Amino acid sequence: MHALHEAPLTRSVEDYLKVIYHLSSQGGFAATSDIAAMLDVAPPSVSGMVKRLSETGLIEHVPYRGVQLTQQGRRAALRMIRRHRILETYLTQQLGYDWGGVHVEAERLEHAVSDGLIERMAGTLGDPRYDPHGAPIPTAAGDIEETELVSLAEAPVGAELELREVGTQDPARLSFFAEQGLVPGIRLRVTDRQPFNGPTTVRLESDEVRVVGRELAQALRCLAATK
Amino acid sequence: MHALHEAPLTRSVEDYLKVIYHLSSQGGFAATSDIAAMLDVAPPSVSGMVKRLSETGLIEHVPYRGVQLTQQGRRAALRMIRRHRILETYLTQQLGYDWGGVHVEAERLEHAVSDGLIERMAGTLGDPRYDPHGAPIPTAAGDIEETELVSLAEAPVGAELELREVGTQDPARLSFFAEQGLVPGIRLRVTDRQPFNGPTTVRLESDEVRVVGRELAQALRCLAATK
DNA sequence: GATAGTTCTTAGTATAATCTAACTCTGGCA
DNA sequence: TGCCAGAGTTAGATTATACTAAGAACTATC
Repeated sequence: MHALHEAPLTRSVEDYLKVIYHLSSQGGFAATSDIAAMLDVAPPSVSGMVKRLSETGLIEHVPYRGVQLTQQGRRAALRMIRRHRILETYLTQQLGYDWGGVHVEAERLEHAVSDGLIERMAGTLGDPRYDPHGAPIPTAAGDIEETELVSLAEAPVGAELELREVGTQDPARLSFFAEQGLVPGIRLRVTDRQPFNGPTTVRLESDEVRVVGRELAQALRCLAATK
Repeated sequence: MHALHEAPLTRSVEDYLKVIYHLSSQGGFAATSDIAAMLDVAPPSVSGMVKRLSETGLIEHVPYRGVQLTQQGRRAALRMIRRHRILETYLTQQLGYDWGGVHVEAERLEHAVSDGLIERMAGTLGDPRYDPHGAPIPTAAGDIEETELVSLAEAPVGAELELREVGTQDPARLSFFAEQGLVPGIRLRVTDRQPFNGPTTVRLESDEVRVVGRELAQALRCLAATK
C-alpha cells in the first residue's frame, strides 16, 4: 500500500499540504490564490509547487480550477496536523504556554520533531483527542474525528449549545475569548441575535451573559448540547 | 555591539558554526576536510560556505590553513550548543529518552525551537549546568565552563579520578558505557595500563573493576578526584 | 631543494524554493 | 455574445546549498 521509500517531504511541501487540506476540507478545490495567501507567497510560487506536487502524486491539479489532495497527500497532511496539535497540547500542558503563543511555536517544531517524539509526547499526555482550542487530533493511523459543528453566528436563538472548538489562531482573539470564559467545553444558550449581521447574545451556565460580534461568533463552533 | 538586525542564520550555517566550534575549541584552526567529514559533505561545499561565512563576519579564513570563529561566530555557535544540550537534558529527564537516542532528536530540534522554549525547558529543569553526557551547558548569556579534563587513556596509573564527561555520541558506545556503570559523576582509580596503547584498568567505588580499551578510554574525560 | 601526494580551492552544474513580469484562461455583464 | 477584469500560468532570474571534475598550493621525503 505504502511506497517502500516514501521520500521525506521538505518543509515547504509539508506546509503546502497542510493548507491545501484546510482549504479543501469542505469538499471542494483549493484555489491557487488562497493557497498563496495562506502561505504568504506569490501565486506563481504556488503554481510551481503545485506542478511538482501533482507529479509526485500528492495532489490532483485541475488547471484554472484548483487542487485537491490524493489519498497519499491527505495522509501526509493529517500527519502534520497530528504533529501540530500534539505539540500545541504538550506545550500548553507541560511547558506553560498560553492559548495565544502556542501556535507559532508548534508551527516551528512540527517539521522537525520525529514521529517517535510525537508519540512520546502523546503518551505523556494520555493520548489526547483534542488540542487546546478544541480541534480534534488525528490518530497516528491517520483517522480524524469529523463532527458537524455549527458556528455561534448561525445557531438559532434559543439553542442550547456546547462550545467545542475555537477556530482562530490569532493570539489577540484567543486571549479575548479566554477572558470572556469562552473556552471549549462550556455550555451556553443563545438568548438573542441582532439583525443585519449583528451580535449574538449568550448566557453561560454561570448565568453570566456575553455579547459576541458576528466575526468572533463565526469562530466559535458548537454542538447541540446533550441534556 | 550587536548588529541591530542579526539576520537569522540558516540551518546549514548553524551546523557549520557548531562543528567549527568543536574543531577549533582546542585553540587551533578547523581544517576544511575535517569540517567536511563532520558534516558529511564534500570539501568543495565547505570551501563555498567558508567563503560566505567569512564575508558575513562569522569566521576568519586563512586560505589553505583553516578557519576560526570570530566573536560573533562563537556567540552563535554557543547558542546552538546551549540549545542542543538543554534539549538533550529535557528529552532525557522529561520524555524518557535514553543516553543513546537523545542526540539525534536534539540535532533535529535545535534549529527549530525558539529561544523562549529553550528557556522554558531550562526553567522546568532547574537551569541545569551539565547535559546527560556531562558536557557543560553554556549560559543564555553565552558563557561556558571550561574545565581541564584528562582522558582516561592519559591518566597516570594510580590516579584517583572523577568521571566528568563521556565524549561520544555513538549510541552503541554510550549504551556500552551505561552498562559498565561508566557515567558522569562516578569516582574511579586507575589500577593498570597495558603498554602499546593497551587497555586501562580502573576500580570503581563499588570495588568493581573495568578494563577499558584505548579508544573508549579516550572518550572518558576525568578530573582529579577531590578528597 | 625538487617532486609526489595530499589537501584546498575554483569552475561549472543541479535542485528546491522563491520572486517579478508578462501572457493566457474563465466567467460575468453590458 | 463578445469583451474584460481577475485569477492562473509560463518564462526567466535569484539565492542557498550541494555536487563532480579539474587545477593550485602546501608539505613531507628523498
